[in-house]
Amino acid sequence: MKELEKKYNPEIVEQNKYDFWLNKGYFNCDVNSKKEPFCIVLPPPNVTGVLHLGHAWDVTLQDIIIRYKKMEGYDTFWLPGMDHAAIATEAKVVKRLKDQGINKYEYGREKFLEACWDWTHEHGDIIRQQWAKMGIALDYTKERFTLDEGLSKAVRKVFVDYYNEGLIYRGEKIINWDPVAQTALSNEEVIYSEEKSAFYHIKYKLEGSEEYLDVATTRPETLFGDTAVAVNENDERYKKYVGKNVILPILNKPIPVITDEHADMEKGTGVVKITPAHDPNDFEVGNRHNLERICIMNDDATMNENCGKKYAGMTREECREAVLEDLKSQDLLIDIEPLVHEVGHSERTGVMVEPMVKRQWFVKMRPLADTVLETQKDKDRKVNFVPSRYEKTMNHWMEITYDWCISRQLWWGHRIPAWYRNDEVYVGMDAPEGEGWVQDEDVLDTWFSSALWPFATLGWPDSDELVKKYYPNQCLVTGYDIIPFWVNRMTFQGEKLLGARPFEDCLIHGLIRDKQGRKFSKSLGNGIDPFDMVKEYGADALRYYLATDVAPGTDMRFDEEKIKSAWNYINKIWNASRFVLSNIDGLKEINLDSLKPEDKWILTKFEKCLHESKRFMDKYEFNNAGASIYEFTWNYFCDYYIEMAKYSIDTDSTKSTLCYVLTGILKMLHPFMPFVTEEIYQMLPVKDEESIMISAYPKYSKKYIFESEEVAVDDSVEFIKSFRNIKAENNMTKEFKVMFDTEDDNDIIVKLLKIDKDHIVNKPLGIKAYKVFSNRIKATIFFEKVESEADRILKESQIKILQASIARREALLSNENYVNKAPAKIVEMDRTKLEEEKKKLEELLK
RNA sequence: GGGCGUUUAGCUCAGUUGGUUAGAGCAUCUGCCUUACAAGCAGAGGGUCAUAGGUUCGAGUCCUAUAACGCCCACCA
Repeated sequence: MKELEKKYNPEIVEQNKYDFWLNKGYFNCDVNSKKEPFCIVLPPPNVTGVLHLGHAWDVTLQDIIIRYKKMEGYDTFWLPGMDHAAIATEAKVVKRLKDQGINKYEYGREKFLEACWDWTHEHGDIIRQQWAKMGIALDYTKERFTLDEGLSKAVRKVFVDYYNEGLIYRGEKIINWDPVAQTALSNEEVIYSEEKSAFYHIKYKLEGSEEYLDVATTRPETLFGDTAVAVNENDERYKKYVGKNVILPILNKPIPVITDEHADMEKGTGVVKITPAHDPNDFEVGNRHNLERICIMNDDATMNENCGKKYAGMTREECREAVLEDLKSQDLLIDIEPLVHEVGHSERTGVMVEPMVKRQWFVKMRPLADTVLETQKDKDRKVNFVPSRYEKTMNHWMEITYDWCISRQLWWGHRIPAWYRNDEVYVGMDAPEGEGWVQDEDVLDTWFSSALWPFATLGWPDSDELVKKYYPNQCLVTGYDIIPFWVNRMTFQGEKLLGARPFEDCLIHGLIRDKQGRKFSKSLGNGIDPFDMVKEYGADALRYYLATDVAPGTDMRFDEEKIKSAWNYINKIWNASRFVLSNIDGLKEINLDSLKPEDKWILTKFEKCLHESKRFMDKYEFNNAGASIYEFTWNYFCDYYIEMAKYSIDTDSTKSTLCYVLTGILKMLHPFMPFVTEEIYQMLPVKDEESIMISAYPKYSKKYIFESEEVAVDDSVEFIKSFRNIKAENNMTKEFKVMFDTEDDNDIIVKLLKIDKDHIVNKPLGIKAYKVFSNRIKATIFFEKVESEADRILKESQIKILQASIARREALLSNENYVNKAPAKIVEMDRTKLEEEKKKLEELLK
């Protein structure tokens, strides 16, 4: 037998295991197998960068599910892949080229895409290495990319079909414009953050009069695009002005005063300037009143010639200052009222988003969302979120969502399958026949392709072999921040295109924060590289920590100390295994036919732990499952059973029990810590498979539940604990004598307490005595030491606690309401407990 | 403005359909180099479960209100 190192060394343990599993093909699904499928598609990480702690958490949870289900006998299939991440990757590549002095537009589309592919391959390789380090069981034979040939075809098909059905349309609407990336964004890609700003009160003079309306705005620079001012039709203050014109400052152009519901009498001055081309509300107002849309900005958000020569070319910020100066000098600026409000920024470039009127492609959301709202009412057809409260997050989104802007003015992505020739539009899988057709320059939102991930990766729409077996997927795991972007969209696309939910369960986790509860961010410099942790403590320790630290769906505060604790735990298992392995060498088979009470006891505890932890595993409550296994392993198996086993280590029953229970522990822990469990499993003298990964998860069996032995040994343990307690509390030296009152064989107790045979006596000695007792075992400890003040206080406090508890229980049991209404089992328990407590008290008072 | 969540030991977190004296890890204190493990073993201390009401024989758990913190959504000029 290979000698185990004295300390657990993850670096050695984790070597070569991944390749072993991979080369054996354990990660691969088997579509022809008769086993039930269990399929998870990996949320494809962006090829923009490397994996962070959040990814490590995400993949750990999935790997636990996959490994557990595989051992439970499922045909597991975990499909890996990556996301081209259109705007995010494009931004990175643009920057890389810029650093080399290359401009994207001068470089040209074709060469730029080549640079994007280079980037993708570089980062893809890093990500795959990181997956291997985490030990995750991905079926690489089915790996996909959101921009690969199959996905691209699926994307085109969906686009074409939706277009033909009227679910995709092209329209000129106001959208969120990123002036740095120079592309449209969806609502989800806009992040709102608080900014200090001001309400600027500006005089809009009435035509031919010195009278004016006080117009409050946060964006004075947009006044060049004003085509009206609006008041509420019920606003008595302004009724007389409706229909008249006011003079737009600086441009000195008359614009009408109109009434519109958008003008709120309570807000500001009740007068609002209307800029249809640069504000979403005003856009709507403009539509209602047929107002002209004047675009006043270029695509990079500098001002254009519509603002007049002086302002053209200025940035938004410069223009604001200049406008304010001019207003002041013309005595048109009434007041500046400080204000803090939410301003939208681009998720990727961070720049302030500019509402712009642009012609873009949209998905008509209402019918798609309504289908989901309908299916979510049916428990057999809905996506089951864990925790269930996230169902509300999705439903709410489905209720309020509106048309999804899917075109992006980028190059890296799925090019829109639309061709134009003069006024003609052609939408199809391939370019149309004939001369003069020009394809749309734009690409699709990256989420358009990832929304198809759960089925397009399985070969949809061309091949249905995998789809038939693995769709709907059994589970999806992701963070709650991704629900609007991805989970919701996969759900409506799955329902629409395949008529079924994309996955049965959706396990949601939170975000990882730093120790102070702050988000990890580059600017704070508080980032943690998960692979530094792997290097220091091993992937198994990191995984165990990530999987068990918090309940599902909640945020986690990163704490390196806990990874250390996980290492300690693994070290404990390592050493227990070392003990077991060194003592069961040569064991030919596990024979549990003639068992001693303590063997029956640990087997019972094991079965109960198995039963409980499996219930938790099935509910994705890995924190609870982990705690249950931890308690059994450390507090029962290591602390007591191994200690007991030392005294009967030569017997077959002890060897068999040790081997049986250790195997069970390794199997229960394998999903959490695959490397170390495999290492130890390989050294077992008796094992069922060539790898723990393909071995069967233990099956709960009543055969190994021994109630009476469990109670008896529990009682011995309780006795041992009280004995040690009294010993410690009294600072007892080794010079003591014990008299057992019971006739039973107290051999194990005597051994665990390390009581020398010479110290056991048959009759009371005339020196100070302590009573020790559990339910069945009683003993008296004698030792020469005068009762100290501390002893007396301890004894008194024990008596007090007992008396209080007895009083409480007596009151409870004399309460008719309680006795009649509470379940009989509970009442009975209180009665038994009361009797026991009374007995104990009696003993103490003796 | 709408919605959701959190508040339990010094710290980080569990706590199932309401039911024994509310648990764990870390930290703290005491004693141990006991031949699997000193990154260990044995023992101990530490909580009016955010606050105020209510329902109930019984509330950390259910209901109502309040407070603090956090997140998501929303077109607040």
